[in-house]
Amino acid sequence: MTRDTSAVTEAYPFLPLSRDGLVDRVAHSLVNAILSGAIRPGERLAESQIARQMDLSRAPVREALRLLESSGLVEYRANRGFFVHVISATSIRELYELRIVIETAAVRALTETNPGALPGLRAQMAELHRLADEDAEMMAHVSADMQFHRLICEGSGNRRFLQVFDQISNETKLGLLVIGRLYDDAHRMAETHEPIIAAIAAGDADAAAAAIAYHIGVAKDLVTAHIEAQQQQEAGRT
Amino acid sequence: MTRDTSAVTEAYPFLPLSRDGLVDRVAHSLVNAILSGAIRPGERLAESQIARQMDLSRAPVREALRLLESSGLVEYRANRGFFVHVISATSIRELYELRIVIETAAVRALTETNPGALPGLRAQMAELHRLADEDAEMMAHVSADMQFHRLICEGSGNRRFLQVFDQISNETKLGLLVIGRLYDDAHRMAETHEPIIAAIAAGDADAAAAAIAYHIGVAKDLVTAHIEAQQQQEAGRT
DNA sequence: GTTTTGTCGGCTGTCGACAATCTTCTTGAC
DNA sequence: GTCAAGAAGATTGTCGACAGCCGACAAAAC
Repeated sequence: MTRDTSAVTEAYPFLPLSRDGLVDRVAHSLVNAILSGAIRPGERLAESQIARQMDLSRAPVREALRLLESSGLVEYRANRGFFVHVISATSIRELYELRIVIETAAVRALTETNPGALPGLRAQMAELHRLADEDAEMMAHVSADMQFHRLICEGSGNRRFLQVFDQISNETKLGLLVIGRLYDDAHRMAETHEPIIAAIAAGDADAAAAAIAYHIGVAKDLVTAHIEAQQQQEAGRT
Repeated sequence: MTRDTSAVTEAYPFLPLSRDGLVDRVAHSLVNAILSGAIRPGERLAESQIARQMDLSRAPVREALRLLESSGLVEYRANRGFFVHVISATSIRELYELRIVIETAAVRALTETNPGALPGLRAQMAELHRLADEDAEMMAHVSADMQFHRLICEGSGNRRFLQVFDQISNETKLGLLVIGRLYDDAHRMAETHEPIIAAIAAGDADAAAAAIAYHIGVAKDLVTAHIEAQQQQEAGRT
């Protein structure tokens, strides 16, 4: 073992250097561009153009795009290239229904087997309120909210739940960002997480499952309604 | 639409030429090699070697491998390349728990909203029994079994359920194939699907959910027990 | 004998180029 | 004026090449 970084006696105070390759950096850059709205849904993502702008060859760009494809942010059509995924109301509704199924199971497992996850969840709640105080940007709110739900999946102990959650989280964010603003009062939005935490703290798995199903269900209705309205608006404009 | 293959009047008896690109063909070839056991778990998949053997460049091979990575068949380590995924008992248990969650929700939706899916499920049952009569190969049984469950996800109406199912189906197959043989009597194995169909036919969503959860739960216990035994055996041999 | 250092073969990461394919624009016929 | 066919331009699909990185073994130092 020449490379055991967890060795008890660390000879030198060096942190491991970030080994992120080009592909990861390109992927990050693209995710940011899409989630920030700089690139709009439906828009074409020409690998040659991206490569030229980033001043590198097409190979890493192509791989990064394939990566984004598997997270649902980007769509690939054979011989046509990549396009930013266009979200439909149906697709988002189905996404939220999947989330209900996954997170319900996750919170149940967490409540029954891992109450030690509570402090982390409470801390994330505090972060949500802090952001509300600061009147932070939409993106920050969305990320913090998603992180709360991610902690639940992580705390379930089943890595598959987390894997599915991570796979759809970017798409969820995209859906939220497309509609702009959800709650007028960010504090009230944060508070809707309370019943979940209370049920976990009480050790009541059924109540926790019901609470999170309700919580996500409300979000589902809000988001799909928004998107349906937007789609109708767009259809009318055409 | 210059390419409507479903045209009513077919002028010539030509089958549509497979428009699958190189990448898809390479991916298929690799999946077969892995699921047939020709390449063992843990083995290295050197893109250069594969490319040489298939007589093409590394680019399509690399893309195919990235594709397999997202379906969990293959693992990627930076600067080291691709390796066939090694399945652990824990990982398989978590996989089956995810399947229970997804398919329970799917069968519930199917029962409540899409009883029209029943004939297809019954046909697939018949196929299972036919294979049992013919004493077919393990791989054929496994595929037919998975197809039954896929039909349930498909019939749920939620494309996300199907998406998740497809993503993990290859890994599930790999797990089943690694252990060799499961049931001594293939007919009995086929029959364990009966209660699910009966519940759907009766329109009882709760019963259908319970039936499929039980069905998958049994498989989970069998498979994890097998794999645990195998792992212990291997550990002892070292 | 054990640990560190140097070397080597093989593989991945990235590149630029060419061929195949699609899209768009133009042209021409009706 | 509309539609179809063809040409031009741009983009993807695939390729072969080269530099950098990795793991393994050999050599050297202690």
